[in-house]
Amino acid sequence: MKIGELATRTGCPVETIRYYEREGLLPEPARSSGNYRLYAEPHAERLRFIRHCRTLDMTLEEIRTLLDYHDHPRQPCNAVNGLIDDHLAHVEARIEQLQALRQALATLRSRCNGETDSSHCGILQELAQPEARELPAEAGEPSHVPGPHGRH
Amino acid sequence: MKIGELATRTGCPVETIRYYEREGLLPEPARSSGNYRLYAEPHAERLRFIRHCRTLDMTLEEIRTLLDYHDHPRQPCNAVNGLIDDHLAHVEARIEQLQALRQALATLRSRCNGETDSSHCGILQELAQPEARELPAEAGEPSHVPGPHGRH
DNA sequence: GACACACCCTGTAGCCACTACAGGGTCAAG
DNA sequence: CTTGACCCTGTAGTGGCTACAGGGTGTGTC
Repeated sequence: MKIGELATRTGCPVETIRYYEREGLLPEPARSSGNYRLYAEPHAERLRFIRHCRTLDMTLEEIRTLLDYHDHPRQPCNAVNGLIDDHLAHVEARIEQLQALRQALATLRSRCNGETDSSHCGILQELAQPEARELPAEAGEPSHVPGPHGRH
Repeated sequence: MKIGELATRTGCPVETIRYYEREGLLPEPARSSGNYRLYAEPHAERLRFIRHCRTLDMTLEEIRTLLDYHDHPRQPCNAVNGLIDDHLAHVEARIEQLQALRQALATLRSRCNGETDSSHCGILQELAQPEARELPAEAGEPSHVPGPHGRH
């Protein structure tokens, strides 16, 4: 199958498939006489694996690690579990951060009813403050889970 | 004050201050005879405003809009409230997504106790599936709030 | 055979909000 | 006169794509 069919069958854009190949997540497929990529079922399975991991917001680096375990089955797979646990911890940390953020935004929002003119707007005034202790300053290791503006 | 002092007083890295200037969020400051940037208190206030907005995970574009209202007070400030409301909605949407994600990861995690060898690992097996309806496929407009790997 | 059109190819640049250099200049203290 | 802390500009890298530009391939229709 050509790349377009693989794309529709997996729901993954063509450009992204080529990107995964460049990144070494997908092996280079065979080529037709006209230099078209030719995929078989194992490629589709591997791509589904990758996309599934991506819907779980894993990084390509994490996925690379999982694919490595998948490709070289050996020893007990404790490391797989560890990777999932770590990722879960990141997601949970990010949820807590965003909940604090939501609270801070709700408080901020309550500062103004929208009727005053913007030189007296309580929101703008509060934003000009040196940043209260609304948010706990994100201590410790970084969460590696994006904030509110991802996935366009 | 020079850029280093502004940086320590606001907790914003020097490089980032220069970046905000390039982006037009901070005005170009005066220069010393040796071509050093020289800041005064209004610059510090404006930078605090920006950083405060960033801790609330607003985009620079959103901040630009707020600064514009701040710089040109006029009409009722409904648009400020609207911007905050929209941003709040994005954060809430992202929280819900991440909670679904957490559930999916927890389910995935339960597939394996780490004792089997990785060719029989239930996690790897599940990831190779065509992606179940664990996650509701992210319908509607994109949330613009990053996933679990931001803020390094 | 000529053309249209859908699909494919490579390579490069852009997105966001920084971060990290490289390669140099300035300035005060010792 | 040298050290060292600070400053300058400019460029490239991060992640995970996305979007071209500029071309080639393959199929169907006239």
